[in-house]
Amino acid sequence: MAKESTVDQQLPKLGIAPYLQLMNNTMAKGTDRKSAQMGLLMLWLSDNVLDVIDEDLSAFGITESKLDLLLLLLLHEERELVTPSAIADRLGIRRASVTALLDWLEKRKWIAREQSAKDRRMIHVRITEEGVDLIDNVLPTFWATCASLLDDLDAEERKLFEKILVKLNGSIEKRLGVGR
Amino acid sequence: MAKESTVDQQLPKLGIAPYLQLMNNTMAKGTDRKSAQMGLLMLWLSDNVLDVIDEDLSAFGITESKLDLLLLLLLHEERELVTPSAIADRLGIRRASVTALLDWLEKRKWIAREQSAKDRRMIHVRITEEGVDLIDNVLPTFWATCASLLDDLDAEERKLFEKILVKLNGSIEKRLGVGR
DNA sequence: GAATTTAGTTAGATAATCTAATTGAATTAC
DNA sequence: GTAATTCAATTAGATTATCTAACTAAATTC
Repeated sequence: MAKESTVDQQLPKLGIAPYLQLMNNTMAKGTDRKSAQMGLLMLWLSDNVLDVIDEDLSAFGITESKLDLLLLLLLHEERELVTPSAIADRLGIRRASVTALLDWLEKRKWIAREQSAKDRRMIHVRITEEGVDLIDNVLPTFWATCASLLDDLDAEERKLFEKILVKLNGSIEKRLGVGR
Repeated sequence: MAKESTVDQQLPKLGIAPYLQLMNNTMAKGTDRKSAQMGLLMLWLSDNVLDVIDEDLSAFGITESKLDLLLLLLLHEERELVTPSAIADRLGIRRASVTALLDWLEKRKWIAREQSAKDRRMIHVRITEEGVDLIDNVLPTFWATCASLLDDLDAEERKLFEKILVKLNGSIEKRLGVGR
C-alpha cells in the first residue's frame, strides 16, 4: 500500500542528541558547550513561539508585524506627527517597507494618512476607529495565547523565569539596538 | 536644521508599561495577567533571537531555514531514501515549498537530487561534499552565536533556565505537533 | 535662485511560504 | 491487462515582508 510506504519513508525525529554530537565536532575552542546547547534550544523555542502567535493571529487576518505597527500607532495616538520615517526608524525597517505595510493597512481602513500642513513632504499616520475595533477584537485572544505559552510552568518556575526573561530581553535589545 | 527635526519626530521607546496598561483594558476574564505579560516578553525575545541568528548567518549567504534543511540532510545522510515529501512532512511545509528550497540549494551545489531506481516517481535528496564544507564553515560561529544569547546570565540562572527551557520547548512542540 | 537635502513613493528584486494545476509513474479494480 | 486512480514532484501564479535604487516634490542651504 502506498500510504504505508509513505509512513515508511518518514524521517524519524532524532531529538537534540545528534545536534549535540555535531556540536562537539564543530564547535570553536572558546565556546561554552552548555550555553551553545541552550542557545540552540532558545532558537527552536523562538521559532515555535512565532508559529503559535502567527496561528492565533491568522484567524483575524493579520500578522504579528502588522499588529505590532497598529499597537505602535495606538500607543502614540496623541502625538500629532507620526510619520512613515519615524515608524521605519522605530521598527528598524526601511521607509519603503513601511509604505508597503501602510498601503495594506490603509486598504482595509485600519489606518489613515494625512498630509502635514507644516511640512508638506511629511505624512501623519494614525490608527482609525476601525483599526481600534480590530485591536479590541484581537487582543483578548492574543493575551490568552501569550499566557498559554507558560501553561506548563509551575508557580515557582514562573517566578524564576520572569527574572531571566527580563534580563535576556534587555541584553538582546541592547545588542540589537532595538526596543519598544 | 532638518536633521534635528528628524530627531524631534522620533518616536520615544515606551517600554513595556503602556502594553501592560492596554492589557489590563483588553484582557479576557480568565487570562492570567502575569503569564500574559511574560508571554508577550517571550514573543519579543523570540523576534530578537531570530534577528540575531539571521544576522549571524547572513555573513555565510544562508538563512536559518536553509541551514536547518542542510542539517536535516546531514543527520539523515546514511538513509538511502530522503525524499522531498518526507522533508516537507518533517519541516511542516508543502512539497512545493521544498522544491523551491531544493532548487536554491542545488543551484549552489550544496545538495544533489537523484532519481530513485525503485520508484521512479521519487527523488533522493542528499547533501554534497560542498554542502558539508559549508556547514563546517558555518557551525563554529553559529554555536558561538547561540551561546552568546546567554552571555548575561550567571551560573545559577543558567541552571534554572535550562530546566525551564526544556520544559517550554517540549510543551510547545507537542502543541504544534512538530519536533526535530 | 540654484544646489542640496529630505520625505515619501515607485519599481523591481529576493525569500519563504501558499494553492491549484500538470506530468509522469505506480497501483488498484475490474 | 487495460482503465481509472493515486501518488510524487514540479510548475505556475499568488502573497507577505523585506531590500536597494531611482524618482518626485517640498524644504533648506549657500
